Amino acid sequence: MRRDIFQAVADPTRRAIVLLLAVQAMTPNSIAEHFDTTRQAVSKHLRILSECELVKQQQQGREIYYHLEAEKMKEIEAWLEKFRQIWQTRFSQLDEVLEQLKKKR
Amino acid sequence: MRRDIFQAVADPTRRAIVLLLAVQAMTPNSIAEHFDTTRQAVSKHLRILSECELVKQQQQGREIYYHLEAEKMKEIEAWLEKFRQIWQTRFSQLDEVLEQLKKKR
DNA sequence: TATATAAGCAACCATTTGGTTTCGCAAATA
DNA sequence: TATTTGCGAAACCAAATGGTTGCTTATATA
Repeated sequence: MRRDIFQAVADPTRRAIVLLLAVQAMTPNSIAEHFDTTRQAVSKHLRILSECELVKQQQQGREIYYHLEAEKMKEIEAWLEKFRQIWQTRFSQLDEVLEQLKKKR
Repeated sequence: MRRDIFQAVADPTRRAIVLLLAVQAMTPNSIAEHFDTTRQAVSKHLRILSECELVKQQQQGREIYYHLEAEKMKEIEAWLEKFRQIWQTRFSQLDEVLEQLKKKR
């Protein structure tokens, strides 16, 4: 079972949940109220978000507050950064080549 | 059929393909050589990447070069930025509240 | 104490996914 | 011209996904 943050954020409902939880910790029921879906469906999304540790639970009486582990988002940034480096290096290499061609003329 | 960039980069093989194509445009066969998979499987991934316009084709004889549309990556950055703003605002609001409490004492 | 509420869990279902094999077409090459 | 090569498309398959309904447990409240 693939379960990484990219998989977690692939679903639009889960992305919306992440943004919701970025504002404040919430219970499954209160999250579900923001969407056109059932609590159980939200619960499943929360489980996936929990499994890749993007979200943590905090029991409070019979309610469970889910709050965001914002640090985890850095994994996405890290990949983007990796991409950006490759993309930039690619151009700088081209620059070097062009620079070489210039000198030879 | 959901087909957005988040869906596109949800698969680890597709993320690897994106990084490969960030270095240089490649044909399906040469891409497949970098992975433990068939050309057809790569072809399917390329189709998905094409559908969300993260990749463009360029026919050259009987070969088709796939190159990255790096601009598309900004959609991921945009969402991350949105998240970051919410996350930061959340803290600045807390700061304001604390600031208020301080003054009242 | 009886009832209402919050939530996880399991079973089920339709659809999507990632992969394979097979095929046909077009371009290159012998 | 005959053959090889590069490719997409279609048919098929097992597994995963997103959703539903029904159940149980635990906490709060009348």
